[in-house]
Amino acid sequence: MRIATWNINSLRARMDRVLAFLERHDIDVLALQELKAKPEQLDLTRFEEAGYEVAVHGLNQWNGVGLISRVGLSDVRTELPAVPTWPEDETGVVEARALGAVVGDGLRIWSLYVPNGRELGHPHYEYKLRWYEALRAEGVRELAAEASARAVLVGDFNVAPFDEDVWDMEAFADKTHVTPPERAAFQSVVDAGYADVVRADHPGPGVYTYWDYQALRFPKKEGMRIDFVLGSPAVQSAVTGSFIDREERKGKGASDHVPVILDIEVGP
DNA sequence: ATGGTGGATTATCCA
Repeated sequence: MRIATWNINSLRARMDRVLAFLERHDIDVLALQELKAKPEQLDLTRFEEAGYEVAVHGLNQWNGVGLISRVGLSDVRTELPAVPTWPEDETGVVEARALGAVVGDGLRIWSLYVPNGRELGHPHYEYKLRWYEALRAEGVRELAAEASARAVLVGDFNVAPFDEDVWDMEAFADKTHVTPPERAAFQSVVDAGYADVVRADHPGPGVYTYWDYQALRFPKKEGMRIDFVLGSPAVQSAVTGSFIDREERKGKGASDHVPVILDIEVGP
């Protein structure tokens, strides 16, 4: 089974790219982030015509996550995280940043769009850390559900876990994505039992999944590795390959993120 | 130190 994750930065703006990507790489399951659309704004029939089932969880012009699968899509869940956007938010809105489902032969996949954090000291920075705690707790629950649970947490984690995951640490002084609390939050998910199952085959430095639109970051090879596939122990032992598709950052109409692809041996 | 780009919504907000 071939799964992929991609922060698409507007699904409406990149429908053609997504459909071409599914076909070119023979993708079974695709997790999307930053749909930037309400579900009712999306024309999902094009996926169905290509043989895929679709689930989306969208809310506003910034968030939204989706799962596209041609190997089944059941037990869809949207309740993570059960944390308000930020403490002073009176609306009580919970942003649409996580969508879980069971695909293939009992694999639980979560498409995740971790809050950006905005700036140090901003309420969204604390929100990001609280969100990570909710994610860690959910990850633990997944593993406890069954001793041999196969689960993947995929998406835009908005943290560069190691110094080599950004082009220049000096450029990130007093910036989000690299601070010790954010890295500890990411590591807490890893410590819960979820390993980065792509890094071993694609070690850094210089291996990135995101390049800012501004300042010619892509041609200057100044990127960040912030999109990951984290697999439970049962998944870790079933991985047969992985790939980061840098080609998708090229050309007109590219997202600022590229897809990360993982092959898993289907269980007995 | 600022602005640079891109997307959604419509003169800003967010990444």
